[in-house]
Amino acid sequence: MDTVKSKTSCTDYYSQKCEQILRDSGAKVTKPRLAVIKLLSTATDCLSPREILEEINLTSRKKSTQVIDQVSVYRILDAFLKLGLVHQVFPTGGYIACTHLNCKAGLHILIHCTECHNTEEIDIPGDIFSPLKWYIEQHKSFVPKNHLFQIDGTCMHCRKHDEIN
Amino acid sequence: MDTVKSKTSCTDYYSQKCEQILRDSGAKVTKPRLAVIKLLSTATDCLSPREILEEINLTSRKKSTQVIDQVSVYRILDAFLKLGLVHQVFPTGGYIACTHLNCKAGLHILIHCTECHNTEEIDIPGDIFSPLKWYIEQHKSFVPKNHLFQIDGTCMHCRKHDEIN
DNA sequence: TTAGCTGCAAAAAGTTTGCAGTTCC
DNA sequence: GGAACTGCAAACTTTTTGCAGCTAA
Repeated sequence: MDTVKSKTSCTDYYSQKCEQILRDSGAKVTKPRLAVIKLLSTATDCLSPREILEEINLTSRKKSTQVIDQVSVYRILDAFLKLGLVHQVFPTGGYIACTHLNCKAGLHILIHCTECHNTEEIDIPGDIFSPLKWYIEQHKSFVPKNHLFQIDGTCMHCRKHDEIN
Repeated sequence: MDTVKSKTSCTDYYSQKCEQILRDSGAKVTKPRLAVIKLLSTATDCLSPREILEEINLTSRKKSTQVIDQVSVYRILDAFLKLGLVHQVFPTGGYIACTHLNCKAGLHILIHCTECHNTEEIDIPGDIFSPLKWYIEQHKSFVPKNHLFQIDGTCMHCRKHDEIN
């Protein structure tokens, strides 16, 4: 990733990168798609299709602009998924897939507490992944595009809580 | 993992390990639960709740034993999830969570082709993960229990196919 | 201009809830 | 015996499909 200074410009960077990927692939850059990209690039958490719809339409209603349809959200996410723009996770331990902007995922890893379902995204030094990537390319002639590394366990807070009970 | 000789005894090993976790946690070991454990421990792929139901009841009908209910499958998977017995993945790139026996995940990694949705589980030498585990424990005081490492990309077969088009 | 995208309506599939009856410990 | 689990029925939510109209390139 290029060097980015502030949080605001970082968000802009993600949006523009996604827009570029859309254009390069021949897909159209429409208002609903831009709204989804904008939301995902500013979001700190991953979002369910329902949350995406509600967030976008909340903003739209405030600005009196056109709301979007739930069906479009599904279709947009499908398209983004095929382009590798987004990723899906299960932060709640349930059955609903939440979406994550993929270029934000870079060399991140999600740590997910199975007690409180708090999910945190942490940076990992790149050299930890290099051998893994190498291994997969060598042994499987498989070209890695995105990754989803999620570690489930217990966070400090919940361990303390367990000790009391 | 202990040393295991044949494929059959390996499956048995998984089943017994899961059963033990159930007992230790105070949960009851019932027939529907055992059926789910058995299925997951022999399955090569991860399975959706629907697939689990159908597989189990197919076997039950052949043997003229009691079939189980879809609702029970959901409740069993919920319970197993809370105990960390299973994991969930999105092998199809869709919205349906598929379940994976967790003790089988050990030091495996899923490689998932975004073109053909073929998912393969491969072994990775343990020493590639060690630094990662260490890093997380050190920096986050987070105790890893399970992990889900999924790498999306393009398999050799689909790359060849793309070149033709 | 037109291929691709969206919105609307409706159907299909998946998931949850409540409760009575059963099973395991 | 009692707590935990299951099955059944029904409600609820999520996801998909078809089609007509719109829009970015």
